[in-house]
Amino acid sequence: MIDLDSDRPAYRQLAEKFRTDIGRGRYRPGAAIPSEVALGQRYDVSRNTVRLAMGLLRQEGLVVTRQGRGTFVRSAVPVRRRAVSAVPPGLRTDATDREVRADTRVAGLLDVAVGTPVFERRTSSHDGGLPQETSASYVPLDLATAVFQRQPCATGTIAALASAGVEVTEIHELVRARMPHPDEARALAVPTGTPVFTITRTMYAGDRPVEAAVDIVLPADRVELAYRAEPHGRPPVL
Amino acid sequence: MIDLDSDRPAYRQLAEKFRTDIGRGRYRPGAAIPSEVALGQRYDVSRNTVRLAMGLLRQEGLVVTRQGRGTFVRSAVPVRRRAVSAVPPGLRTDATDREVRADTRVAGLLDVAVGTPVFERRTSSHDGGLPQETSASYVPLDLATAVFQRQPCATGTIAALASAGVEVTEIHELVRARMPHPDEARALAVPTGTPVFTITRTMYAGDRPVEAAVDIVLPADRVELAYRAEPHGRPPVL
DNA sequence: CAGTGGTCTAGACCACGCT
DNA sequence: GCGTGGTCTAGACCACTGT
Repeated sequence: MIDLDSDRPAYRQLAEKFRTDIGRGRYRPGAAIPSEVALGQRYDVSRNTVRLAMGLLRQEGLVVTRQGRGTFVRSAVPVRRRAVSAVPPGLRTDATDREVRADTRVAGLLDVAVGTPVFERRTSSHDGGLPQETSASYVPLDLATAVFQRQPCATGTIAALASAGVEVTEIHELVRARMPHPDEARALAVPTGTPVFTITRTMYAGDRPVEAAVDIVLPADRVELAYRAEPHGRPPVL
Repeated sequence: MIDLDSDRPAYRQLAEKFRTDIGRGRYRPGAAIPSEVALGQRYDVSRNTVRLAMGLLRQEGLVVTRQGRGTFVRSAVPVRRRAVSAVPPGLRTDATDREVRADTRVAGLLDVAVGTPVFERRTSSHDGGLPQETSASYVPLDLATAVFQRQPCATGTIAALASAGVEVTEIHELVRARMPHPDEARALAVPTGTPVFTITRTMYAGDRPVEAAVDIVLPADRVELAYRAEPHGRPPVL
């Protein structure tokens, strides 16, 4: 089954075999894949070669490995859709607030000088077991007391600002995706081979930026981002 | 420098060292990292252990390896921002059109029966050298001739529909991120450790879906997605 | 040609999870 | 205890890139 003299390396052939087997439902989500030793014997390759193959599949997010247990086809995880300015239902959020000085990025977004005191709120949200989102948001000092009495979600911020007489008129979101840093992978409990979204959100009241949320980080295997636009609306700033 | 008796594996210690070195600018983007053999001698570990470390950094998107040349800190790539309903400037696009029968996903999006004939346009866009986007979009047959005379980008579709008397009133985009399949990685020229965005875009004329674009795939190291919303606008369908 | 990363072997011991 | 994946070694040959 595996041709060591082929142009294609043995470990890629093996990975390809399992890729198609998984794709065709030969191995169901959650199912165990034979052990590395067993596969090495079955296909007459060394265990390290099997490990290279499994490493590929892990990178692609197809399988997860658990020490002492085995290798398993990745199970589907419930996906939560997230929309700008919509309340994420059923999330519990922890927040820590403090006063900091704006770094270049925050200063740029809030349109203040670098070093200006601003309020920072760091949050992490989880849905029962699984973490869903971490973020750091910043608001100018004069709006801080109003905003931070409320729960830290987008609509919470909007409502809080409204009750302080500030009407949010526009929200910009800038979406990126990348592989998580090791500590993010731990904090968000994302398996190997899972990217994260990072979002930078800026809320405006007229021309004034009133909240900048940077480093909103979401696990891409559990979140979809839903956006809606009108074709003749003002496009976001490019 | 590397403690083989530590709780943390040698290859992770080595990866951590280069992670911080790169982060601190000790190695500039594009700079070469010492060869695997050299690192093995320098830190008194086997070459395989060095390779494990480099494999981690590659997964995280920090370095790229080039056979016969060496290992290099990943260079920054120019980032293009993409906005819904905005023209991507400077892109060249190849398209192939054909008539197909709607599969379940397309049928669901276009609100027609499975098997209904629809027009398909597959496109791939590139910016000079680098590929930027692949997609497959579908329109009902009666709108096909109008749409497909135009260039295959979002505004092109909108303009084409407008000239056929169909006014697009709403656009939904659903954004996901994941690791690319091997063939996508090749087609989009994404290095190991780079995720891709996938977008499902649906255009509506009133309540009628008039275009469904599935499998819009973009390399996440070269694209940012910019969205704009109004806090009291109708939220996207969740 | 020499030097690089890519592939592969055949072992070894460890940490973990289950029974 | 036993089987699993996790780590690590010390070699080998290959494919590719440069001079």
